[in-house]
Amino acid sequence: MNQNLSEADLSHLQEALSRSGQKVTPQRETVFKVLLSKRDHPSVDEVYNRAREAMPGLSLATVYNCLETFVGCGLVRQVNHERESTRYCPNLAPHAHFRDKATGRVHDIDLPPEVLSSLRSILPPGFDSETIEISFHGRTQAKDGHAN
Amino acid sequence: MNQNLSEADLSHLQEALSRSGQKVTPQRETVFKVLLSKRDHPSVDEVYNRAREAMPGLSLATVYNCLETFVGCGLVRQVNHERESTRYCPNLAPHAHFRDKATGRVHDIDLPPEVLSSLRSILPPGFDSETIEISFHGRTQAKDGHAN
DNA sequence: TGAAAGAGTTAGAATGACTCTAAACCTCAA
DNA sequence: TTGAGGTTTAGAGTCATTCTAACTCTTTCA
Repeated sequence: MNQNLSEADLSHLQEALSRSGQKVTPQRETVFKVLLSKRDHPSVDEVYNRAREAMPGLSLATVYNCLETFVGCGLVRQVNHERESTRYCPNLAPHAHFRDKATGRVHDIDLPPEVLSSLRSILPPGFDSETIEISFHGRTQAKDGHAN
Repeated sequence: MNQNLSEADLSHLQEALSRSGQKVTPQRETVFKVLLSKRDHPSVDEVYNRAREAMPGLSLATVYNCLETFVGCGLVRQVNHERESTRYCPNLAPHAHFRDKATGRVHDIDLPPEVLSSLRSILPPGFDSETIEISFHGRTQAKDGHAN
């Protein structure tokens, strides 16, 4: 979390923002960096706390604003589980989420195209889906500590 | 919404409650009846308003309690979409939900066993899923008015 | 009978995750 | 150098849900 955004990530941010007529600001850079540097589906509060290490004056409202902006221009996805607080995920590849009952951690589960299309095929005619959210809830016997 | 629960529905309620050591009460009967009589995924507030027609003194807290009880003993499912208020669904067959962007209505989408199992198959070893939630979000060109 | 226990219900207060508001801040362009 | 518009900020407001503590009802068993 100490080094800056890479050239590539910065221009990714830059490009997505300007596509919707918005600017790169220090706050947005900081929040984006937080999301990329630990991909563990943080809540707004977690993003806020991590981001303030690098930018102490940052306000919670701004974190909400930044994240909403990123969702709006397709840079990150929201992840909701029941009525818990919203989490954020910079993984844009099609994937499902698995929420561990015991730890509360959210893991990305890769979603192969054929499963995605078999899922789409269950929709009756007249139903046009723009987004699909798939979430599993259960337990893991994970041996490693990384949370994805 | 004027007639009582059928024998079959009442004994279904009865049995599910007693399985977890709980009792049938007039409030629980009323709330359960509301859920069965219009299967349109009502929110707590909607259940509350409908139920008070039959039982004016019923409190909102009790509606929350009843619904929580029903979820706990497997009589109904919760349906969440983003951070909107929780909705309730007495359809226990495996199904996905489709939320209409324009109307906010939630439709049940039947989930064939082979799709369900292909979905389960994407979980890596060590991930034991107890529940799966699938929700589509998009638009419908529905010709009929019923909300399911 | 009737006292105590325990489940269920109730109104209203409390919580917490956002969401809004209005003022301040910046940057760029005329 | 004025001001227009996007951005940030602190704090107030909202709203679904949860909690609390009193009350009611039924059951138990003394």
